[in-house]
Amino acid sequence: MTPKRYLITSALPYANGLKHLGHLAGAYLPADTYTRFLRARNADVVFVCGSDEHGTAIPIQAMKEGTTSQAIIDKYHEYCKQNFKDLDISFDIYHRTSSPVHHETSAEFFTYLNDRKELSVIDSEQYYDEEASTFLADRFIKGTCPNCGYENAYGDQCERCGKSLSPDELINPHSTLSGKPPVKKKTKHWYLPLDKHEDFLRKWIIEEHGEDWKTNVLGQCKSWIDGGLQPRAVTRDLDWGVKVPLADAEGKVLYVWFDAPIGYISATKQWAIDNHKDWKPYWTDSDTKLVHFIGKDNIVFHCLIFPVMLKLHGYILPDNVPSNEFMNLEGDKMSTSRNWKIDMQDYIDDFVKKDNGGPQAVDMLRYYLTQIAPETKDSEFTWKGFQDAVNNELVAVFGNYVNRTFVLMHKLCNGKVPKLHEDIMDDADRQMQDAFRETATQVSDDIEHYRFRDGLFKVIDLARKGNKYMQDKEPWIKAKKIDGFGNPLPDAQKAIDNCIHICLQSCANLAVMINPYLPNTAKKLLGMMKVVDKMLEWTNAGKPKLLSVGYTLRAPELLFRKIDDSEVATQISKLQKNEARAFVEAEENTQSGDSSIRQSANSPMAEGQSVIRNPQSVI
RNA sequence: CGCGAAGUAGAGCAGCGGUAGCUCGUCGGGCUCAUAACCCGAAGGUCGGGAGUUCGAUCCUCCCCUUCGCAACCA
Repeated sequence: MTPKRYLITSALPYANGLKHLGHLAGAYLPADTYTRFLRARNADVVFVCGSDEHGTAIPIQAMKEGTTSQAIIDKYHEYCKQNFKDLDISFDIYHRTSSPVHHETSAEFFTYLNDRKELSVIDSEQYYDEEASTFLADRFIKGTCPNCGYENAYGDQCERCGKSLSPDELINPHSTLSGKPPVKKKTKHWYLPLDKHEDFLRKWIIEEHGEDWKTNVLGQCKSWIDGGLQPRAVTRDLDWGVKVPLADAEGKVLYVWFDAPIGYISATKQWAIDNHKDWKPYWTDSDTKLVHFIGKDNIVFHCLIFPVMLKLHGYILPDNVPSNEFMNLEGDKMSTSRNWKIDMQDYIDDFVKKDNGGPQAVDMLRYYLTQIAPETKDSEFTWKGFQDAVNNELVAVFGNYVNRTFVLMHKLCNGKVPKLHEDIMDDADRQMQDAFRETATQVSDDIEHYRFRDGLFKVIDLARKGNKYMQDKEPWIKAKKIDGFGNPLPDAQKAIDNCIHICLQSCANLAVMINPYLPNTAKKLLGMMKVVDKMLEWTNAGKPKLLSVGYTLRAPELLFRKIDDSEVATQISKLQKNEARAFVEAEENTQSGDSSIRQSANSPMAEGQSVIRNPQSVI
């Protein structure tokens, strides 16, 4: 049963800073490849994303940069949007959660659940900072650990002894905002009773998706469910976010984890408005295949919490949640605070916007990131690895194969697609043609099952086979068998024709199959072959006769450039400098006593599971 | 502590019951159309450790060790 339409989402990036290559490789690039593949098959597909702009981390970032929350989200929304565009992540819409459509959609969602008594209301006492006039999240309260006596324990956990705490247990608690002791104040919050939906989740995940979801995703879900699910607060006392749409909820907003995934829905709505379409089938029709691409930290939100919300509202559930593990960098974890990372912006500045960069540089990055994508376990980005992948695979195998094919075609076949003489075809010729078809089938299967790395490898492997085929055929040797006038003997020319014909057809196939991964390379190949975009449709993958005999092709253009040793050295020293600078800044901050900026991001795209594991701390 | 994922040639990964495989790197040779690219060949692994099940285990079971995640910032 083929889905009627697809809805593809990538985790909403949190608009409090620049996003790095780990983010790109985890949730955006695979989703883009998948979407491009679907589009090439003429599927009805919408690919949505947008900035996640609520939560306490936004005002905190604003304080840090000495500006307003609005200025922060405007700034980082634009950065993210442009970065994705520069790297050819082809969202149908890149929306934002501060938009009116999103506020309306989230409020409606809340109201819908609340009217149907799917939410519970619980009164609780929570710590309040009178000076800052705000309720304090656990992380904003520090005090002495009752267990080990450590003086700088956080409200949810002591970092020294590792014990989980609630703010009530802390001795001498104080607010990290004002430094004053907080006071207890009564407050009321709405909760999503996840515990009531345990059976549904168990059945849906374990029974219906026990086979097709990735093991790391299933393992996480199972661990959560078996551990017992707890009600989870969906509102917060904060003035930044979607206002709780009730009369008696002054000063309360929807908790960011609740509103952010709804961002997928509001983005779809906005896309529908812009394109004169109906958004509803994409979220309500069971013929729609919904796929969430995320990083592993987001599994709980997209596999447990959001599905419960969707079910309660009568929307469809995700068919799959292909979550990636994390990508390390040069032997260490990527870290924003230590500035050990490569931002998309960095790559764009240093490679894409350089003279020898452009679309080609985009594809070089897309290639390496797909090749090292942390699909089953954490992986590692190294500049040397990037250089090796580009120089030894893209340039040496793929680029060189295309180039030598085109050069020989111009030298030995007058710049035209030669005829295929079927009477002298041999096993090698037929095997090469079979390879197109087999590769196309395998790559389809890999992409459909989210095995992007494997699929890409198989495309490159087709070029590898092409190189070998050509090497075995040695058309340049055959061209030396000449008659008295300096022309190749007829039999030799026929053999040359067949070889070049098949190599050219394989190049056309390579263009079709590399297209979801490296769209710019595919486009360049189209230009060299003087064919229209329509050739890239996936139905052409594996076909032996994509180029017409006698058609004149352009001169070859190099598809990729090599990465020089000096570029690797430059990037590595840049990383080290950035880290050293961050270290110095951290020292200065510590000395001025300004450690309060080290706060947790409350985004569902960033938040961990402490809240749900310790619900008593907010009740 | 617990739960989840992972540990296979120098590096990165496949295989998951029947003589250890791929890519890159290294070494040797060949070719010369091609971005000093391409092709062939070789070296390199007691498949984290131990016990068990089995005619037979990298693959199944149990125990242990290590790494990562859940669990500051962080995807």
